[in-house]
Amino acid sequence: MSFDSAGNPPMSPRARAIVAAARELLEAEGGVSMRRLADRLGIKAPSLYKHLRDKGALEAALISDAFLEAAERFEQAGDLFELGSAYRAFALEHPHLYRLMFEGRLPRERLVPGAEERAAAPVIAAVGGDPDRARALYAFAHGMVILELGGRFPDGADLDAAWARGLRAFAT
Amino acid sequence: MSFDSAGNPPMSPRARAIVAAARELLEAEGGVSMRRLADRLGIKAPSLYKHLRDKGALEAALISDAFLEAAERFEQAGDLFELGSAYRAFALEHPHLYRLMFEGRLPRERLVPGAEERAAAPVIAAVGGDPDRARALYAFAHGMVILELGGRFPDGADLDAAWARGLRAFAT
DNA sequence: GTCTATACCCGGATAGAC
DNA sequence: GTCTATCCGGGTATAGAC
Repeated sequence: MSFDSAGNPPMSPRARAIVAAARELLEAEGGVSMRRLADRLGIKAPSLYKHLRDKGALEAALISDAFLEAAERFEQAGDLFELGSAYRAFALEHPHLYRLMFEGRLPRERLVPGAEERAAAPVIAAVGGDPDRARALYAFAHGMVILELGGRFPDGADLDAAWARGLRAFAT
Repeated sequence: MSFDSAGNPPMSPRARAIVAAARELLEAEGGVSMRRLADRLGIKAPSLYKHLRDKGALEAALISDAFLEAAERFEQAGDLFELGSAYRAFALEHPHLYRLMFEGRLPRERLVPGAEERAAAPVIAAVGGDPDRARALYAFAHGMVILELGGRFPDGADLDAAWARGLRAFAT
């Protein structure tokens, strides 16, 4: 078998290809089922289980990858305002992936160790390590993007201005 | 039939009783299906359709009620900090209802007219009507509760302190 | 206003042949 | 590593009898 007892990496090249296809499917259609994933790969659904223990392993891989990708982008940000832009851009570019990362329970036991923490680190650093401020900033940023993705703000709302107002509030 | 073409109020007393049972089911089990709702009422699922056009009508009623209930509580708040407490308390007391209100698409066409706006009004008032600040505050509050409900903060995190830090940031 | 019966959809996952 | 055949669960909703 190409997965360990927890369904964790290292994964076989074939398993990685399946995860890549799942990512495309998620971003294109907003969801992943084992059947549709198999269709996209030109195989039958039961064959997937030779490479992935179960659907949870697939989701854990997608989420781990997403945290690491987001972390790389967040690490480029030079200050709080650039971090806010990077956060929003990541979420708007990958709305379904973002929802997979943040809605529903996070399967921490199955994630690549350290992936979640690596994405969080730039947020903590941006407020000088103050945990209360970091949590408030995190909540603000997540709230802004998830409400924007959900269409909760009025049509003409100036979200750049709301972001600026919020980031300014956490700058010091 | 006891519902109009949009599945909107006024609803028959029986329909209201069904919505009340759905609310209990949602809060108790975290979800509502027509089958389980019927079980709880001691009837069969198809009978529900004599009272509600479809499941969407049921959800719209649950969400409308929730917005009006939240609005009543928010209107009691004397200042921004009391409003924050009221917001958090409502979400923590009704986690599944809160998720129904905010995750997934909001069926605005089917809600009781003005319900969403009435819940939003105290938030806007608390920041003196400044829309940018209101949106930032809304995002912060929603982010705090949805991350708390999702278990995203570390176990020992002092969320009271994070709330205080955020609300202070939006106080002026 | 309730019932039975049913249609239709979707999902995850396994056994065992090749 | 793929297949076929299948099992299991779940869901929304309708038709038509009573």
